Amino acid sequence: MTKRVSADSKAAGSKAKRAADKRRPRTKAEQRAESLEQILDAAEYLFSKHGLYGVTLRDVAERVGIHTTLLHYYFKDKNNLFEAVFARRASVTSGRRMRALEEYEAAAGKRPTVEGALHAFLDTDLDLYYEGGELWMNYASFCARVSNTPEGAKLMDEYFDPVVLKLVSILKKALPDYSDEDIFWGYHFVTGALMNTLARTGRIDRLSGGICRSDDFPAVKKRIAKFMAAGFLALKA
Amino acid sequence: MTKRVSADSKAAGSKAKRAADKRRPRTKAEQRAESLEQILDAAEYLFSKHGLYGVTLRDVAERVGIHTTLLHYYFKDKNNLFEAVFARRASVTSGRRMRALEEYEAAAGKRPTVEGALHAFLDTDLDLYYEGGELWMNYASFCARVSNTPEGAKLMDEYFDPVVLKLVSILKKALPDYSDEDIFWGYHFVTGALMNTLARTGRIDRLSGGICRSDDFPAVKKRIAKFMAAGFLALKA
DNA sequence: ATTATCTATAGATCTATAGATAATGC
DNA sequence: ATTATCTATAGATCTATAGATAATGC
Repeated sequence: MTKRVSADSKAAGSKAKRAADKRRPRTKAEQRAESLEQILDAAEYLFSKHGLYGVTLRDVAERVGIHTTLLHYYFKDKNNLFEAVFARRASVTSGRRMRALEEYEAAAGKRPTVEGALHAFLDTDLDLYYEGGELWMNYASFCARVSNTPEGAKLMDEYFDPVVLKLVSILKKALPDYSDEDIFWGYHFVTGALMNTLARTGRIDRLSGGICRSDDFPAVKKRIAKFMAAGFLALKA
Repeated sequence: MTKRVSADSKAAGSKAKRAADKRRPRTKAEQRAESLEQILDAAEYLFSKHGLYGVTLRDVAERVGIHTTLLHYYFKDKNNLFEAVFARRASVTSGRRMRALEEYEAAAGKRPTVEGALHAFLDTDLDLYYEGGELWMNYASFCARVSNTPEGAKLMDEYFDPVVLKLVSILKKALPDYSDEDIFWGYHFVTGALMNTLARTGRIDRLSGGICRSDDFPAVKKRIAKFMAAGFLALKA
């Protein structure tokens, strides 16, 4: 009886949409792809709000308008579904950031700046979520939530280490007299600020009396790289 | 069958300790206080690792070495226990930081600095956890985990708004020509970095190849206020 | 007498599997 | 013929309550 209050609505609308879809014939490949996507979208949303253990397979199934057993058919079990949600968009964000960093590195030559590297790393990501619409925003929250759990952090290792280490390597070039320790702690602060943004808990909205909005990623983008770059530079001073 | 693998051990040791305790007679008040504390400690640890839904009352009871029903006797239900865990230490950290901020404000007079305010706010907290030992460190992780969930953020509002708004008011004095928006976003970055520290997921350890350690709060304390203060100052430049 | 702790158990879910049915594919 | 979806159900937990027992308190 501690469980959350029923599944977040939308199930009804989704069911209707599904019925409509059924009228036009689809190939099996289409059907499969659609189901996979709908399941992942629903799971992504629910996991982002309530975490792995706060969501039941029934919640997901209801939201999509299908039977629980179909989740097993497509994803074997709950953990597998969870990881599939994580993996689906991870390579997209990872790849985009990696490319942005490489391009910046090439353009900057021997003198990259901290702020330049951070712009490539952070802005690229913020844009992706913000311009990607609701679903990408859900993924952002999902990642933030995953990132500050012990098991979740290992998923981050697995999928995001290469991009982060790329960023670190450019930061080292920009700050040749810095210790690795300073660089890594600086990154730790950066990622904390980023994750707090992606989480969109609504806290900053209430705290600021509405002056700031959790989902105003452009406002964050305008400030975060500059802010963090100055932080890095201050570590040596 | 998705549930985590049994309760994290320690139950055995705890049970033994409890049996030993029983030999020396205790007053009812002592007994009650001890049970309450043991339950809160166990719940705090487990919630910090797995979140509200990732912990069962049975997990908690087993860890303490008592029967599940006793949890209901003392705490009514699971949500109540969760909030009790949050509340127990919240006023301590909140009060300490409030006092530190007020002292700093008084000492600084008309010219407070961003770095001074942040030292009062951040260092006080980091010290409390680090010097408080394992239990306080568990609470730190617990808070970090709570903070980036939608429901959890509301607990943060309830217990921590006054301290945060105090900090904000000093920051405004230190940065009289800044917009509220800049100040609040700056705070948003600061708290993100702090929460990422409190979470102690081990990610920075693995990422840095052991150069940084998640539980090295002194290393964070040495850097975070200076880093963040420079960030604030850069927002206007 | 009052409070702390345990026993027994109701009732509700939850995950996962086996096997049936309905739709597409050659 | 193959793949997508549903029906039926097993087996395991989980939360919460009612009521019994054991320990302290006056």
